[in-house]
Amino acid sequence: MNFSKTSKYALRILSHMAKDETAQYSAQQLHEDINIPVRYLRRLLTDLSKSGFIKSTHGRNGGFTFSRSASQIFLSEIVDSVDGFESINGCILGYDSCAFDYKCPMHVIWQETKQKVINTLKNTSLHDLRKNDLVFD
Amino acid sequence: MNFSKTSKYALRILSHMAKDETAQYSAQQLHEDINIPVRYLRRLLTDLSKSGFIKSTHGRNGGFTFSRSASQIFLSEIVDSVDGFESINGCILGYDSCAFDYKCPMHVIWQETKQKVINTLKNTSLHDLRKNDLVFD
DNA sequence: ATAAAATGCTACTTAATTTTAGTATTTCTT
DNA sequence: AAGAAATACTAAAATTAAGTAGCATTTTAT
Repeated sequence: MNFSKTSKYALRILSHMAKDETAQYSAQQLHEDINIPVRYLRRLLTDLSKSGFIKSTHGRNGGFTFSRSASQIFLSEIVDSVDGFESINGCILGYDSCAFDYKCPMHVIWQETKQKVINTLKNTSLHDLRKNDLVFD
Repeated sequence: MNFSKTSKYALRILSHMAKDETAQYSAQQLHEDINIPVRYLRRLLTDLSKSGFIKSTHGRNGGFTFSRSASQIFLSEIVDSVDGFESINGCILGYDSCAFDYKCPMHVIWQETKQKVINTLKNTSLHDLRKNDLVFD
């Protein structure tokens, strides 16, 4: 169970962008909106472009827009693309063999909880988040 | 949502010790049993002693034993003592203000899932794990 | 007594993650 | 054509996390 800071950033970026799904955002603008160091943010935006969530347009009035509908981007995909799905799905005690051997003492107990996490991430799209974004500024 | 490697180690150590709850384990022995670098393991064991989960006896036949019953040590306490409870309970997007302002877009959606994780950790003792430790060696 | 086998303390080193910097390229505006 | 405002690429610096080393101390066995 492990979300890196970078994953959190990615989720923050994209969930923010989802508020106005068709708008174009520049790195500078996003930096002012959410609180992520601007140079690192830029790198992440490039990564998210490469991963196919957003696309960039270059040049003066450039920026980033979604490359597919926010209702079709699920949180699990985002975490997967940054940290890898193993970060969520892997053994909670860090044993490599656990997944196929069911060896670890926490395997049975953790299974259901883990599944709940995975399901939430798999079933929640960026569009779904927007509905719940009541008072964020 | 963030379990550090060190937290995983701590869980591994203690869940392994819980298999024979009254036994005494040396760092060397534990190192051979579970796969954690021996010097780091020793440091963690000292930390876990200070946190009150186990107690150490010095000298030649020394080692570590539980300082309270494994049925009274809950996984949440272990994670809390190593990474801090915030690592589990904190905002999934990393916003500081989320907890009291309910500001973050994922707050509502994540709430229930997070609670499931917390409940599992809070309700599972090291003794409970033992029951589920079917084939681990 | 002395050596062996254990923990405890403190500092150091390495590795991974996060952040910053510099420079190139693209595109629009004027 | 030139400058402004954007992204892209690569390298480096800073920070944090993980792992290692040395030496001191404690206890037991011989």
